[in-house]
Amino acid sequence: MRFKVPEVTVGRLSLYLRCLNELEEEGIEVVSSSELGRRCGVNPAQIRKDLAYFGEFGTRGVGYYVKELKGDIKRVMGLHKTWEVALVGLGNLGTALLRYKGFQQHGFRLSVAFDVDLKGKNVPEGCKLYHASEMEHVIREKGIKIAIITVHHSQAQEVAEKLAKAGVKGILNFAPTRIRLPNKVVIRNVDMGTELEILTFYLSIKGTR
Amino acid sequence: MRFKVPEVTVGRLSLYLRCLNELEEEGIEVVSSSELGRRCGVNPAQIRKDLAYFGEFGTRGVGYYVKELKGDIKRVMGLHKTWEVALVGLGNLGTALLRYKGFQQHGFRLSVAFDVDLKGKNVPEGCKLYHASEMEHVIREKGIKIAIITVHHSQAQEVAEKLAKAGVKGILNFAPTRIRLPNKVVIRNVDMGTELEILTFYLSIKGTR
DNA sequence: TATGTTTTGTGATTGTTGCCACATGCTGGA
DNA sequence: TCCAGCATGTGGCAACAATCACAAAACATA
Repeated sequence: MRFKVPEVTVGRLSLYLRCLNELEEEGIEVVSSSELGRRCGVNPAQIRKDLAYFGEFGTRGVGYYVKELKGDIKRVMGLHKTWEVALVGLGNLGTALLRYKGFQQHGFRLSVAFDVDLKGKNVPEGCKLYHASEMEHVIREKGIKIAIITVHHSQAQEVAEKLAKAGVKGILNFAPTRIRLPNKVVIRNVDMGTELEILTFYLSIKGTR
Repeated sequence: MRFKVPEVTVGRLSLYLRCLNELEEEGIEVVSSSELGRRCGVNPAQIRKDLAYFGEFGTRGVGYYVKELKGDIKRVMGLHKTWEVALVGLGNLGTALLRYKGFQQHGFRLSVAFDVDLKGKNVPEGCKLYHASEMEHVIREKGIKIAIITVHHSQAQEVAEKLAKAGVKGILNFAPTRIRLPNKVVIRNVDMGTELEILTFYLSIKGTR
């Protein structure tokens, strides 16, 4: 696990995990790489290669035991425990994410939220709301390692730097800004504008050829 | 423009565009690939290669004229016109996206929204709300080509199929489901659960090595 | 007009990712 | 205990993407 794993592989592991959950719900106990591949649209050899980065989880002539493989992938991805997550920026998107049920299901808990203006902001049960000025202090105190940034474009870089200083090691950034951090913080950018633009690109070339 | 362009290149074009906007705001009229590269964290040769897929936009010994390049990229990506977008599913996320200002700035207009339950749902100025049963009819009528799916996981595939049948050619899917469509519809998946899981993966291996 | 400087556009090279194909090993039945 | 059938794990190759390095072109200056 100490060597290099392609980022695409990590993304696919998450995909396999979701698929395995569905299989489990259907009561299926064993699955082959070809069946799993069919279900999630990935080449079977690809799946086996992806898994091979981390060990041998299958049984030749049989396939993979659903429950077992699920546990293995969870362990590999660090999902055996619950992660506390901080959210910064309670605009439309931030507020929606706080209420989004999907995170809990994945083993994440949005336990603290920050904004510069608390007026009229409220958060669901189990989440505590703080003023942005308390951010570094609270995050350091609670030892939170993951944060979601949903602030305005112009603030994103600054917020990210403060988060890093407070000990955050992974950032999910929804602001349309390529955040640059000097140290070893992992950053994932989710940019909905870009996603739509990629769509229009393909729609346009389709029209012109 | 008729030949194959890597998807990563298209994504970067969008990134360059944003950077060019910033340069323009700062009053900078000419930029070299190295300066642009420094700003958006991309290798200069990479930028030139990306642009070379579509033509020669620079001037040797000078660089790129910001305003001109911006226009060129917009044209290449089909962003010279405004795109009407349909949104399906008015849960937390869908409602937040409707109110999100970023889309307008990118030249998109969320002009229609659908849900199975209209009770208590309201949409901002300029957007019309319909019952899901009217979806195919309205989308076909208006000739809408792009849709955003923010429905529950279990409905996503079905909704996508209906959208495709109504003439939609590009789908931005926020449901945690790998949508499979037979025909030539472009699908982009935005999966926040997966994004967080990728973070925890890198955080975990960092701890164990 | 000639020359030096700068930066593009692109062929060549290196690195990464995806997929095929088959040997290896497990299971179940005779 | 042996053999047939099956699905994994993996070496090798092909496709794709990123980077290097340099010739070609534009500009500034004398």
